[in-house]
Amino acid sequence: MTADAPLKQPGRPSLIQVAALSGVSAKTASRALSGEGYVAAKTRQRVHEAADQLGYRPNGVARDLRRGAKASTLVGLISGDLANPFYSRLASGLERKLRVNGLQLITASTEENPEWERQLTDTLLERRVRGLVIASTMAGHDHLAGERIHGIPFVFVDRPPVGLSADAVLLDNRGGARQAARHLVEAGHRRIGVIGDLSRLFTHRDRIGGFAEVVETAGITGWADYLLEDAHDVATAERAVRELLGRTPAPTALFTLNNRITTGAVRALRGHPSPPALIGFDELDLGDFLGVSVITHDPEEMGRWAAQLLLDQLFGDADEPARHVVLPTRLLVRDSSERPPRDLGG
Amino acid sequence: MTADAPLKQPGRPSLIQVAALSGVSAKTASRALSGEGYVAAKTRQRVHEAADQLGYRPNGVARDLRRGAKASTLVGLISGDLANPFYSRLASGLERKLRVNGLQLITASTEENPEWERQLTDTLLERRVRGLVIASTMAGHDHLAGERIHGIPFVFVDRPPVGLSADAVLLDNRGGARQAARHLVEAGHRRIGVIGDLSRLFTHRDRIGGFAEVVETAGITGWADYLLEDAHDVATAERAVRELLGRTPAPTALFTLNNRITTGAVRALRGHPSPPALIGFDELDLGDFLGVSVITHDPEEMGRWAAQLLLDQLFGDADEPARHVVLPTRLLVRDSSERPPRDLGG
DNA sequence: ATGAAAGCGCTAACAT
DNA sequence: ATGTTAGCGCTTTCAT
Repeated sequence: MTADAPLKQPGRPSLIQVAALSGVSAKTASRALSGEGYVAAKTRQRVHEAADQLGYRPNGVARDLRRGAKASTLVGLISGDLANPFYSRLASGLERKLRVNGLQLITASTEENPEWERQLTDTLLERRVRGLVIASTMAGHDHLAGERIHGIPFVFVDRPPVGLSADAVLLDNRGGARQAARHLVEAGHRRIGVIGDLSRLFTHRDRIGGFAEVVETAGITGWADYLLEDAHDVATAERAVRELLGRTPAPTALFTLNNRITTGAVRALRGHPSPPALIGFDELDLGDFLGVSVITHDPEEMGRWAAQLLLDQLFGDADEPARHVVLPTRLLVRDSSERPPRDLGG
Repeated sequence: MTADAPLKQPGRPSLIQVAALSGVSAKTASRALSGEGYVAAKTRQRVHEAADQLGYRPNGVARDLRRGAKASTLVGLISGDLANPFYSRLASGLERKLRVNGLQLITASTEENPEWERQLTDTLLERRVRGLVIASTMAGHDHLAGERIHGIPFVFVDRPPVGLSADAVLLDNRGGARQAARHLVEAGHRRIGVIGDLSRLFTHRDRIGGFAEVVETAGITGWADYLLEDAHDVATAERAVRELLGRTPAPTALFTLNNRITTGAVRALRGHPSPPALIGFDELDLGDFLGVSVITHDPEEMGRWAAQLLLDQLFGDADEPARHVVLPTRLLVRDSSERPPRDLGG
């Protein structure tokens, strides 16, 4: 019971070593360090000194194993691209709400690669995070079916679960696209170029759907000729816009389906002698400065809702049915969409 | 040895249950599921079926505990603000390089709050991530002293370790600020407004230092009268710029010490009849479009270097001394800095 | 090709 | 106020 703990250098010291060095049992050392109470002040101090001296750091893995998954304070967020301000603002809203509830957010990026999403969810699930928020890029989610029943709570954001009933926070993509389309159609535009993201994504398809409703109701046929898809990054979007503008007849207006694509369009339109009208889905950094009309919404609010649904699953009734929250969009008219159609074609 | 495993619903099934259901021992089940080999094809299949049926998911916490910390594939990145494109690009470079080496990146944000940084590092360290990359907002790092010796490897980015020898990847802040200052001074500016971030941050102080060197050499006195600090967000920066422009005499040029502050300045200068020259540290989204001159550098490269240093610590000699890498900056002249000083004052 | 036993580091449960 | 025992779920060793 003296200070000579078995020195298996250079591994990290364990609680046992701390206990040995301070001449108490493991449990007492544990109590002293975790502040559980019922430890004499003197003992407590001796244990702390021993811990400091050895450079002891508790092993959270062992603790979690013993205490069960409920001990973890980590919540994971998995998304396609954390560099996108939409997701980073979502993450920010989520994090703040989690933090006041004693939870910590960790985020991971899949770069819209389903295989990486699968690996990341597996890793985080296996390491027993407390909960998971997913902006999924996968086509289906059968592999998560077991989780909700006897596992880790999760919430889908931005994109809904497929083949699975689960909580989700979504945007009114259809409604937003309708607002944009109506705005352009009412200004007299008949040839509207639409530039979209990866065509497999739910958000993309829904936005196209909303747009189609409006233009078809307005009697505009052949709109799909001016639809370009899979422009996932700024450069591709820029090229797509140039291509559209080079056509005869050229579109008199542009609807870009997310913030990156809008950025590409802004670039492509730079210095253009008679640019088409432009409206984009998602707010843009410096959007007011640039004078770009947008369909705006509140990514932080989406994050806060995701946190709320997760907290309800963690601390509320376990048997609640899955809930879906749909957040509204708002049309923000700035200069770029006020350019009238400038010819008689169409 | 029949299928009646102890049903302690509603917890998750363990390997034992899978083993029981398939009529083999735990070890055999483990072998079958982890692909370790030496399992009969038939057995393997039976085990997999049982696992699927129960919705089994291996417990990574238990696995890590048994295997030791080297089993983890998670590397953490802790930074002050992941929504800032500088950090998200850094994260992207880091992630790609880690991924090809079989490691996964998780990120966490401290919002420049030292207490939260402390909590997050503790949590990740205790849960035994494989390595840690930190853009630290703390004043000192004694608490990490033990880690490098018998613990988890870490690398500092953007801001150096204080009171501790550790690997780091830094920017040539001083040199970059000198480039900016020289550029403005050579154009004849004598009254240069400088708007800085949190004054306690290393990067901030270093940039001020580089600027001071140049202007003092040029015989400009009283430059500090035009220095405004602690403009940590866009709105504060915008206000700071307005304040500077309202002075008599007003500065003829502005040097903004990071991307957020530059954004604020761009806003403040909007519609100004005779705006001062402007140059900012860090590239800006749409910076070319906006015509803002900047001191640019490569955040992805910083991420890749951080990955390299971490990988060297993980797989190379453990006893290497700490290494510091300093990345260069480049002056990118666009319209905003070409505006000449417009009066005789100074 | 399979199994039994031990133990990773910690804490819950039950002493004392 | 402190100690003992057992066990979280897995994998390592060593048998067979």
